[in-house]
Amino acid sequence: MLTIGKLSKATGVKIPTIRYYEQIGLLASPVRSSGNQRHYDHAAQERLAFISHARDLGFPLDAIRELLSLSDRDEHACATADDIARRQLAAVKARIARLNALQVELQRMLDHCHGGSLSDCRVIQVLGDHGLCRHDHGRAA
Amino acid sequence: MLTIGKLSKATGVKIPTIRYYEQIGLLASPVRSSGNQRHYDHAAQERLAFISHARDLGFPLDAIRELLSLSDRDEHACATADDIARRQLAAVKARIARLNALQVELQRMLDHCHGGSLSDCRVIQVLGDHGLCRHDHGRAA
DNA sequence: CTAATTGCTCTAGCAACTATAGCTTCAAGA
DNA sequence: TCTTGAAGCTATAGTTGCTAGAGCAATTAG
Repeated sequence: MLTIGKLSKATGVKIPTIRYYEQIGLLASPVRSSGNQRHYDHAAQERLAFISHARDLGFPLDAIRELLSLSDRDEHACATADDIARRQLAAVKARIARLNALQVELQRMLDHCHGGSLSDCRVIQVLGDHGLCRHDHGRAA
Repeated sequence: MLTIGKLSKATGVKIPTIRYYEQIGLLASPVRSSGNQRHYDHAAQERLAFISHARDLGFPLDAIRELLSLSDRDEHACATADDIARRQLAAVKARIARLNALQVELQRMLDHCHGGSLSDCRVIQVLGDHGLCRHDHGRAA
């Protein structure tokens, strides 16, 4: 049995975050000691590790909630999990594409900045006039 | 002079967002009509376009506030703007690197998922055990 | 036994908006 | 001129995923 502090150290999830997960129903309320302190078993630690790992991979809490609920009904669970992961991968890919476009734009902007006063500043100019951009970074994605 | 709706259409910034920018002091309070409606001039439109464009490039509102305030004192403004943009570029690069690692991990997870029941599901397995990952996607960056 | 540490609950705050409710004003047609 | 529908107004609350702080109670090490 672990206290919340031990659990936090074991999983790398901060204490308020663990309590937050309990609050939103992602983690079951654990048993309490006589002095009202939370005590966690091994299953809770595994579940929290799962959550933490999925969060690291960028899964939103709702997706994680769904993944966890799959444990109940085993039928076609893998296909569903696969689908959730696939969507997450698509979202990551889209973000990468968008960030790559932004990176190019920012670099281009910086390459033409050579100090001087504000009126000559390429950074300010580019930000003020979308027409100076090579890409359609906004609006899409 | 533009109403808020026209300004919204002209810049692509949603009406509540425009009011929000005014509320947080990023956009000056415009003149009001006799019936208390906002009316914007061309300068306001340019300022909003600047904000919108910088947001598209991922600049946080605080950085934009700083960029806008540079207009006041012209001295060394470009160097400051350059610095802000440079930081933004570094942040974008870091996010790309992290997302690339996540993408690889998610793809690897999906490549080994072949349907079946939950107990065989690679997606669930990988999420449950960080040791199955090739990269240290979490904790860093 | 006492002091330091850890734990508890509750509230508020962060970014950057978005949505809702309930109202007023404006513009155009009959 | 009246009316109707669109557009505008304020104010509050919700979103996501936490984090920080206040003010206590419980536990543990020396």
